[in-house]
Amino acid sequence: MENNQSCIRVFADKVQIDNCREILQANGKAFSQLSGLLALAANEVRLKILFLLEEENELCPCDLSDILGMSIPAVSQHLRKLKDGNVIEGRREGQTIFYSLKQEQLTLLRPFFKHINNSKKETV
Amino acid sequence: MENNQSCIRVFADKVQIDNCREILQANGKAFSQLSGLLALAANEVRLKILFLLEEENELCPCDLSDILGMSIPAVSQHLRKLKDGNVIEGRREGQTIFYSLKQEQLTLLRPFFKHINNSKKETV
DNA sequence: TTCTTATTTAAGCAAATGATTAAATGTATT
DNA sequence: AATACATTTAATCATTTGCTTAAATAAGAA
Repeated sequence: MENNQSCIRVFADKVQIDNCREILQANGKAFSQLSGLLALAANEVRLKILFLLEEENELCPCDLSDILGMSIPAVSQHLRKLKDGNVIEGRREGQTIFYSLKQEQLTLLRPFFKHINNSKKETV
Repeated sequence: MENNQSCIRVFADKVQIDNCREILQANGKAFSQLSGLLALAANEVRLKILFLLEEENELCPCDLSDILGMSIPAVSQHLRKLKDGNVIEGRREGQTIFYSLKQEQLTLLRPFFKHINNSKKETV
């Protein structure tokens, strides 16, 4: 599709539409970055991992595998995505690697954690 | 994978692991609901739609098609997902349908919008 | 070095996602 | 009724996602 008007409505507000277009264009980077972060958190397994890291400070793939009840490689691949997305970081201690949340993205993630915790109080 | 311990580390903290498991179990619903909402917002097109609805109050598929520069059916299918997810609602006016954000999920979505708007001020 | 443990990587595959195209629904308007 | 417009739905298809299995790294311990 090209950038031409497909909206033939009499009441189409061209000014509004152009305005919206500009806003999107001006914030293109923000949208893609944010949707990238959301995509990481949108996976239920990764959401749990993030939540657990918030609660426990740090956990290793082996722990997470136990807690989540899924294979180590599966966990490892999720951790890789989170690491690539700059959401978590790992520190090595012997042969085990402890992952923890990075501070950067935490502002955006905290509301999610809070939401989970709130629901906890209600449903228990 | 069964629910048995696969973590053979000497230092595995069984109490911690069981604790985490319980937390996950107690909040299973919250995790799936939240990840569902995040999955809706994680798509860049839908994120833009949500942001635009917040800014403009309501828009029709035709407008959105123009603004986003994509086909009407594509937009319509995104709107359907958002409607199914209880994030937006539509009101009919003649042949055009105006979509707007539902109040319910707004608490969780607002931080995203704020994040976009903040970046706007910085990058312009 | 050899063996075990912790983790990662790679290949393969089924399922989910999102766009396109064409057809179907409603809702005016003539 | 016939036509036009706004929207939705359905079929199709390429891409992405996330798991499994098996192999590869990396770091102790014997």
